[in-house]
Amino acid sequence: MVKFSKKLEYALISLRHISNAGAEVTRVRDISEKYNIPHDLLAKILQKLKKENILDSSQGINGGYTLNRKLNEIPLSELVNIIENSTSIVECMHDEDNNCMITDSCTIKDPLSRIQSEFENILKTKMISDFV
Amino acid sequence: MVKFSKKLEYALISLRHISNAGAEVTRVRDISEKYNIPHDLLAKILQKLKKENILDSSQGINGGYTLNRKLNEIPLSELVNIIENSTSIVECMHDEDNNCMITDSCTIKDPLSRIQSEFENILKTKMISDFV
DNA sequence: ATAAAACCGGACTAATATAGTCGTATTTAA
DNA sequence: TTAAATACGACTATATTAGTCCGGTTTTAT
Repeated sequence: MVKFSKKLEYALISLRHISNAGAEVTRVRDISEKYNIPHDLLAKILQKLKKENILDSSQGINGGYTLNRKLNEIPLSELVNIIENSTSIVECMHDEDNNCMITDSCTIKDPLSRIQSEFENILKTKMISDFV
Repeated sequence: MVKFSKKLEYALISLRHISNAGAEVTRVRDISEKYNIPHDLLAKILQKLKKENILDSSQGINGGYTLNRKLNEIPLSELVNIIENSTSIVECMHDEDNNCMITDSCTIKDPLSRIQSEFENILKTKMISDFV
């Protein structure tokens, strides 16, 4: 019904860890070993966060990640959008020709979508710093 | 992230249909055929709603369902609880011995759970009649 | 040069959750 | 007594999520 994915958890854990490390770079392996998170999966998550400029990275033998933005300036909604596949809260009921099955007026989808909006607004008001 | 199941959609569609039928009993087949919903699946949903006293039923050849409660007195949260499997928004990170992996204090789970509560509060304020 | 790190993409498998099916029992009007 | 309905549990199928594996390239301190 409403559930965050493991990936989002991993992202939050990582952001906290990297934030606590301050100027010191954090390797994927550091986080992966400490919290028992699969290395390859985590690596992809951090690469995404880098690409979206939430993290900074340096390559090479002493490379790793540092924070690029303040956690109290990143709304949870942003992280969710980066990490999770967005799907609409409810699909319309279609027949074979893609026509809505509820002939008169669809009074179901709109109100449910409005719930989705309300939920997304909650996520916008929460900053990552509230969680880590 | 936040998504209603098909079952919930089917339940809302059915409640609307049955509500519109008034005192006349509605068979599973009526709804199943009209909206192209799998009969057996729908049957189980309506059985659950019967068990929870949202619907009334009569068996036998002229049997079917009628409404047992007013739709404006049933919060969406109640329907969700009946239909969907409740799962916590986020599981704790455990090691093999079921100890929390985040040693100091878990600052992640609680705030995420609070989001869940806020969401559930939204669902409590919406009545089924708002959707059908 | 080498080793260890990020970086990249895609294909694959495994696990879990959701959706849907099947068989059979019970009820009841005609 | 039959046909059509609800009732119910076990099962299969599909979709989504989680995680793995491969086969690299690029970067950089030592």
